[in-house]
Amino acid sequence: MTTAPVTIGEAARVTGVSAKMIRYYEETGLVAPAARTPGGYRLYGPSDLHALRFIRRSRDLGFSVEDIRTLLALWRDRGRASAEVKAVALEHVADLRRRIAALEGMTRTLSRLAETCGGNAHPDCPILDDLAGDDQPTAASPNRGFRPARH
Amino acid sequence: MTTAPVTIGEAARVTGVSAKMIRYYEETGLVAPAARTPGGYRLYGPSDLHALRFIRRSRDLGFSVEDIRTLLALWRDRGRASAEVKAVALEHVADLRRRIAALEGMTRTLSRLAETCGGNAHPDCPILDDLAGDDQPTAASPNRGFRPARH
DNA sequence: GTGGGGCTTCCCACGGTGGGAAGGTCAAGG
DNA sequence: CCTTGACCTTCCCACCGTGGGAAGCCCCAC
Repeated sequence: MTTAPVTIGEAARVTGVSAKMIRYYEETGLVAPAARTPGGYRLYGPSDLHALRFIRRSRDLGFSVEDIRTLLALWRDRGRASAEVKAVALEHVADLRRRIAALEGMTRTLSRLAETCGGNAHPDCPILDDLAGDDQPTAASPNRGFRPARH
Repeated sequence: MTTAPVTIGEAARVTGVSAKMIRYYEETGLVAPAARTPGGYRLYGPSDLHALRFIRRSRDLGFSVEDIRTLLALWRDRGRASAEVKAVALEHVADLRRRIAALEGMTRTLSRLAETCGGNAHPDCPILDDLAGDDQPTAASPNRGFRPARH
């Protein structure tokens, strides 16, 4: 039984990539345009599903779509050197560590502020005063420009 | 010398919030509409600059604009209870910790993969195979839905 | 042949941020 | 007083990755 091609909804179900995003990836050239039924429905064979799973997994690991473009190229290139792949991965690891450090800086500053805040009914919480404070850079400042997503 | 009001460019310079963003914050009601010169230029007095610094500082600490809306309301409310402020801060700390955990999961998985990759000229790097692998969830999977920003 | 679920394309939104065009304002210098 | 050039105004567009929804077509079962 050579697994028959499936439509986009089924592909979404089995790969965990939403139909919307599958179309988006096609539109932006991350995946090749899917085959179509005479009626215009997109069809996905096993290797397409494989690629979609690859993408989802990479997104899970925090790779940007651009990163994935690189990884996919390496994946498809049979003669690829593992060194290149490793480099991409390690660079991403470094990037992740930078982000973690940034978040930890924020956490530290904020926890410290919260500790000094009574947490009672009086309006004397120093958090606000610190936030309003005149521009003395603190632990979090080196991370300017970083914005976390999906609060 | 009662510090005279400044125009938006100067305000941007001294607060570290870009002119674009200052206008955006005004538009979205995060800050009150600025006073204007007869010619229509926005003017910012000391307390406006204070508020802008408050916002920038909060952004640095990873607060969303919505969070800041809350914090600003608490700040302006003289009778605010410090407990509320503390609660907002602590919730944000918890959120930051969740994000850190997510990123650490990715880092762990990816480092492990990179370790097992020769990093030589041969096309046998297991990273790609793992990425392509058939959908076994790994350490990073619990964090689905999280996307880091500004890679 | 009809109903309803799936598919198609298209546009809009989000959060924050930047870029840039077309035009008005302001202050300094001649 | 007038020109120059820096600054300001509003307005629209873009990014990324994702979801929502409308209008309309397709496919299958009954």
